[in-house]
Amino acid sequence: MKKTTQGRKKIEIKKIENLSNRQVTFSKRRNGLFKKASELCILSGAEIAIIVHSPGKRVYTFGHPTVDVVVDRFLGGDEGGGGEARGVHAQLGNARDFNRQFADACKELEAEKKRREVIENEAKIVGGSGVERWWWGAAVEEMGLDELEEYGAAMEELMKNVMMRANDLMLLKSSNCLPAPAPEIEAAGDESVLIQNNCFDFENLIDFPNQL
Amino acid sequence: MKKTTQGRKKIEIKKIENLSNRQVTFSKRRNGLFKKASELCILSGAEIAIIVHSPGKRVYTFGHPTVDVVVDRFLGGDEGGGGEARGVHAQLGNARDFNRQFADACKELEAEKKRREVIENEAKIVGGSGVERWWWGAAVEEMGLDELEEYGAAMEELMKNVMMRANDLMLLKSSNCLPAPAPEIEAAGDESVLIQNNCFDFENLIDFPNQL
DNA sequence: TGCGCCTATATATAGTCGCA
DNA sequence: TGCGACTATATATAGGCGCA
Repeated sequence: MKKTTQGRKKIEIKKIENLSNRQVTFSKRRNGLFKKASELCILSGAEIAIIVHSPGKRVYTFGHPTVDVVVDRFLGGDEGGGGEARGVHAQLGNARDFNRQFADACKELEAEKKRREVIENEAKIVGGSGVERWWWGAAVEEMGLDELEEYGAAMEELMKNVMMRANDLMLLKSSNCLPAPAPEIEAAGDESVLIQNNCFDFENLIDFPNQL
Repeated sequence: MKKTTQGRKKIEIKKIENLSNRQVTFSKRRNGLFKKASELCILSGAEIAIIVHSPGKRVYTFGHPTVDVVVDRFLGGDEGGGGEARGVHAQLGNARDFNRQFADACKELEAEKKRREVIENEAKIVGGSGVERWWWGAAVEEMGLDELEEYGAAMEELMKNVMMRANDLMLLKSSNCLPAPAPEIEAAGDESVLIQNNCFDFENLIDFPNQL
């Protein structure tokens, strides 16, 4: 044989139609991903948990120190993790988003201060018509649950728009990678990595949800 | 300038002692990992959930379709206490804990909020040049990344306030644990979550170079 | 067939530098 | 200071091939 191998070739980040290739790629990349996660884990000392549901029904998990520990912590339970959850670590089901914000609070704070100053300086005058309170930091403190609910709902809507817009820009920026769906995965600790499942169910693999 | 950069250098897969480097590496690799995960996800159509607790206090999560979905499935439906581990309501149900964390870590934010209140009193209405266009009706679609960034930051700020207010109210009534549905603070809905995931940190996402 | 090995690229990224 | 950009490598991996 000669040089039949032309080496790695570029592929589009789109769902691989060929089942066989898809399986191989999945396997290879999964391993690669786990390895990287493992490295990240070791290098930074982060705690990571990964749960992968193959298109079939196989479940692959990785965790450092343990999937359960990380997940529990994420869910708000701090057991097993050891150490006071005091603070940002404890997670509530959907707290991930808030948590992120929470974590970014410091930075946000600065930004906020800036904004406030700006407002203080340049927004001395009142528009007059309908605006009676700052849209942000509006009189939230004076609202009742009802008002808050309404407020929150509207905010949710707006946030959604903002996110979508951001996503669009994001895609524009890197139309090459990160097509749309979720980026994710991380593997876990080196020796700590727990491979609970190493078998791939090729039978079921066939019916991939064509969500991508 | 010459070749000051000798390019990538090999590093040992050991915990990086230097805090700064560690953070940078963490960030970089995290992104890389997410990208790879994204690709794997797209290529194979697998469902993945990742939870990362950084050495610091942050929590990064990724999920396709959603972290909750994958985790729940992993847990065999539900867990984390009483099942509903996701959703705002459940979260508010644990308002006490959440509030504790929040209040604890957001002292500064509290202070800021206070200051803002003061300003609020001084100038009830915001006039100014570009302020009103910031409220929800804002033309998000027409914003650039810069504007979006500001907007997003403000949004988060507001959300925090709402959250805190909600928690406070919940606590006040906690004696009876009123089922009062708090504001749908969950700014990032399911799809939104996806988007967030794709975009990583909002701030990071948003402040892109002016290449766009 | 599924897997592991091999090779020639496609990517990821460790250091550095410059900017907000 | 932290972040994003840049560059020169270190890695990851798409195909191929051979073995079980």
